Amino acid sequence: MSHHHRNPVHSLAGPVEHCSLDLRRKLIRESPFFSNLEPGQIDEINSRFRDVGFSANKTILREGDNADSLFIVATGLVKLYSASGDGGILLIDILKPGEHFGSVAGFGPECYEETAVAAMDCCLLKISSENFHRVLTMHPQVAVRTVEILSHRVRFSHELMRRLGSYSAENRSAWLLLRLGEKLGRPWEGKNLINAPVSREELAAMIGITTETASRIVSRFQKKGLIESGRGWIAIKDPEGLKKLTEDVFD
Amino acid sequence: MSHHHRNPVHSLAGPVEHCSLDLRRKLIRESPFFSNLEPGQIDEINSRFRDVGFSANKTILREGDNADSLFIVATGLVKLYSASGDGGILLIDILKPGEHFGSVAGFGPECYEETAVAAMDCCLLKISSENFHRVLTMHPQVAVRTVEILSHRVRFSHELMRRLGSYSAENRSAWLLLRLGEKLGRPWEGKNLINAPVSREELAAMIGITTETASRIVSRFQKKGLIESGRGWIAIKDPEGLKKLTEDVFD
DNA sequence: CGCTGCCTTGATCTTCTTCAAAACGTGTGG
DNA sequence: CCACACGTTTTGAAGAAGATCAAGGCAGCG
Repeated sequence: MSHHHRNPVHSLAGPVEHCSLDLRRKLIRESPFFSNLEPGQIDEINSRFRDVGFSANKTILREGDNADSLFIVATGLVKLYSASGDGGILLIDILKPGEHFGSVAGFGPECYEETAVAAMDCCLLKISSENFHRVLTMHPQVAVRTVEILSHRVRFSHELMRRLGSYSAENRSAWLLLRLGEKLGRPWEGKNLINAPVSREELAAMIGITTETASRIVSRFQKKGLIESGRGWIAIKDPEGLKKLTEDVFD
Repeated sequence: MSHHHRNPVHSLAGPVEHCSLDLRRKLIRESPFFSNLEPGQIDEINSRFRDVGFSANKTILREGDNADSLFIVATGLVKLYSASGDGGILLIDILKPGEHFGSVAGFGPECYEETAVAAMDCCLLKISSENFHRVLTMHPQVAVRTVEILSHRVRFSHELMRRLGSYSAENRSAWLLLRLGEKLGRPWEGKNLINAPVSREELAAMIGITTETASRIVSRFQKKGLIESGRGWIAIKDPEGLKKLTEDVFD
């Protein structure tokens, strides 16, 4: 209302093009897939990756493309969509450094079933399915970690599915904002800024509502003092208040 | 309308209590987790499983319980729910022999995040998390297969999420019936019978609608000659017709 | 300054839920 | 074998939540 902020979202991206060898090694070492490995193993795995850069809004892979690679986000953010041609679009997730997308298992002729778009300039680590398969076979620890990672993703999917199926738009919105805040949040003027470019439309696409409804709900939350927001950004002021909204099924 | 059928759903369950050693070996050999292993390996893995029986409608594990085991369905059917206390319930899936539930990865103090209920008398193979972890480490092939299985489950979840978020009740219903038909179907009088006890209420809980809406939609489908159904059962007469409904977003 | 693309807001309309009650099927015990 | 009682299914009418349609406002940018 009173004084408006400029968009406070910072770019997390490094330079698009270069992932120095040291940076790559550090990324791989810290990636959830490869934690607790010997330096030698890290090097061996590192040699199987290539790094690739994408500038903001470029499509990295498209649903239906031949699925032959696994990607790990190194710097920047990637938006993962489930589209399916016929109109229904869902923004599944916004991936941050360390998270993966693409084909984790695929042998034989499979297709990507999601579309990935660079939400800002990013650097990605790319490994072919065959090479990843070799890594899994050679390093049982990595396989076990991969199983864990996927297992968490399944659990998260179930949670979202339940919300999509059973809860009100307001409830889902509050839940989504909290989740984005936890995942992408950065302290900012005493609030928790969701440090990613998120339009009302994208917000809507993450929880199956329309842009207009998303806008109305964001306005309402802002009026209640739960959040603060502008064009393309949202910061969370009162997480407790939001949490209460995610629990009230009845209202 | 004219002539009503008795419920034609057959029980798939063997005797609740006994999974003979031979049966167990066969089940493990044919389970997607352990395909293409040597007989010796099968025996080694088999020795790590226990078999347990549950009679119809018994709760096998509850959300929030200590997650220490992985289960594979041997005979019968298991319903997997995501409930979460506060009212929103989603029936995630109906599992048939060969499918798994429970904790696939869990080390440390984790909890089940789903509830599993025996949909009919069933026999399950149970393995502790530690033992499964050992199996994964000792048999890289199993780890790779596990990664694939989970990866497919993630994909399926994304599909359901998109439908829950974007499509009409009718569209989702048609999609669900086709899916259940493919998964649990058995030829019957020239139709494809969904060979599982599925009430209108459960149908509704799988796609986030109310019992009443599910009932209305089932009636409509029946009137259109797409399906045939009675209390607790549904058979698909015209899959092509249903498929068309899952594609029309606009109508 | 004015353009373009997000965001907001309002009015209307559709879909689905909710509440209520009746009809039906199925298993039970007489 | 019949009658009854229970849980499921069906159907109706009213209501609410959200989608849709249509303008208008505001921010950022050339």
